[in-house]
Amino acid sequence: MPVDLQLSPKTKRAAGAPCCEPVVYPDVDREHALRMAEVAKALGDPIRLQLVDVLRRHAGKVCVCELVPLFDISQPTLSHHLKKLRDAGIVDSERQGLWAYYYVIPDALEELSAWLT
Amino acid sequence: MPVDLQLSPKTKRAAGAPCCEPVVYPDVDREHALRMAEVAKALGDPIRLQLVDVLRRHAGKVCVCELVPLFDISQPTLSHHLKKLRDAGIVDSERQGLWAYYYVIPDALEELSAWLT
DNA sequence: GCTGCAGATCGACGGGCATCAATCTATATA
DNA sequence: TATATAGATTGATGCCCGTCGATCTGCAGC
Repeated sequence: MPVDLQLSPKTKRAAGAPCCEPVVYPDVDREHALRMAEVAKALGDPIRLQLVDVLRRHAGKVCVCELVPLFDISQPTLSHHLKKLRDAGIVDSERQGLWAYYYVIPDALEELSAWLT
Repeated sequence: MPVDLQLSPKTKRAAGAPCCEPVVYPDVDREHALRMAEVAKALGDPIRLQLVDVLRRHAGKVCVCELVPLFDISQPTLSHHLKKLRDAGIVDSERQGLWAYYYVIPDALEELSAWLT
């Protein structure tokens, strides 16, 4: 780094330096940050992350009745997690008679994935 | 998908089918899910996400005094967010006299990034 | 030693989250 | 029409989160 970190605070401030490094700025604007943080937040629960994992690796749409026995939580709680994922725009569902089929929306994770890479 | 979704519930159950599809299971075990969810949760706030963005694109270590003016939050709140990121194992810090320099831990985001891809 | 500064910690407040049992809604079977 | 079932919704509970002002902790300069 160009600026000598050994200089004392007073000396650097007297020299016109803001404090330490030249200038730093965020590349991701607030809107993108909000959107990606929303997705990350939805994935910030181990059960929801595993849910997305199951749905992603399963090509088609998966019935809720198959998801319930996979996790050690009640059916209302699972329904709550699925709603969280739906609200975040990660998954969507389809009714088929009594059953509900969930699937991951294509490219829903792409923005976050691209930023992380 | 192999199973006909048009079959009635009773018919399918009578045929021995659990309900809809063969069998579905999670590929990510609970431990990996816990770890990745912890990272995702830490990124689940727009300010923290932008913080990581700044630190990541800045090769060296960035002084806190440069981060404060970038966001419209108080200094204690910023310090709180940095602690959250540190607790999640995403960033680390280094003291240099009065200043604290933060940086992203190499490969801290790799597991989540790889899973998302 | 005293003063000033950068950054971390504390305490409080308002709001959101994960979870459950109980209930409701809509569909299928009889 | 009446009954049974899958899944969503509701209400309650206990906990965590983001935010702030105030305070504390070290380091630097005098």
